[in-house]
Amino acid sequence: MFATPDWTAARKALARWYRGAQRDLPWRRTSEPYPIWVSEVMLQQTRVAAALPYYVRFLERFPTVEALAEAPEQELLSVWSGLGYYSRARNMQKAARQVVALGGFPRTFEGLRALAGIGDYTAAALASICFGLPHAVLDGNVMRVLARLLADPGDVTSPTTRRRLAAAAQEFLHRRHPAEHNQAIMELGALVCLPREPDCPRCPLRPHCHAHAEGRAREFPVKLRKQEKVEVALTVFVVERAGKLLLWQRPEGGGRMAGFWELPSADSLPGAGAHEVLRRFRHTITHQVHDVCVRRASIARAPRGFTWVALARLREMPLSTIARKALGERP
DNA sequence: GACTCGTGGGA
DNA sequence: TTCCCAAGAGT
Repeated sequence: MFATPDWTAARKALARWYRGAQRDLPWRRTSEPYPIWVSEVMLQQTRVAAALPYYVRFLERFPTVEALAEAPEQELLSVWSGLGYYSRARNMQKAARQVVALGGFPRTFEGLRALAGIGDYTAAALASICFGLPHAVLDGNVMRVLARLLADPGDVTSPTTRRRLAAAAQEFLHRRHPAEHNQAIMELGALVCLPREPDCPRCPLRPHCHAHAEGRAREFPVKLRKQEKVEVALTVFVVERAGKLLLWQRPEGGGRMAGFWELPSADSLPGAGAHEVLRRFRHTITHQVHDVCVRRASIARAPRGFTWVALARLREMPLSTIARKALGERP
């Protein structure tokens, strides 16, 4: 269907490039499963720059898989607070308990894949980076690099295209150096084969790239799906009394941002006497754009479901980012 | 297969 | 400002 690249020459060029160009990142200074796992989960749909400070703090607070397994959930969530995709944190604790019960990390792809929150990508990443097993990763970077290399016109959000690219990734994999190869192709996607502006002149795979040969690198990968945004107006109240703030906690069982603390909203606290507007801001969660208005308010007594929380304790609680912004904190 | 889940940064 | 997106996984 498409011209097949010279995989042997391409993987050699990629390896040479990676040896000179790779960034010095903390999780690249070890091959221990625990810290690598933490980094892989944090980096899911998250940029390196955003994850870095969280990574350092997380490992200080939970230096071992045992420490994570035993951590109080509120403490775990408060460390993760601000990073997003909070089910990642809850799944990590589930997985940590699975690992402790097993007596250590599984050393096979299938074993890793069976842990909570570990899908095909993370299982392949851990299997290759920690244990040298020949499993190719397929993430957004790899899909972009391969879609361009092959000038694959398929929609990368479709499973059919993903299967085809996964097969290509496995064929491309350097079977004797899977750890370096997997990180190299992702690093290429992150530093050179960029989504909007591919830096083809600096790309070691340029001689092998079908899309570049046709002058169409920026036309790949093809993505069809786009979701519509919905506007949501939200008024939240800052109700303060004697150094305490009125908050409510989302149910811990599940759902979006389970266990997180929120400010009262105009809907949930109808009896409040609303005063001046403290600030306004916009905050997007997935496809919902919240137009948030923050007002000071007062109330006779805390209604059912609300809790007075000492301001000094806020720092150690998982506060939603909307609440943080509403209080004027840096998210 | 389609949807949902967060957030911050860059073009 | 708005849009797209970044080392995905679960339902």
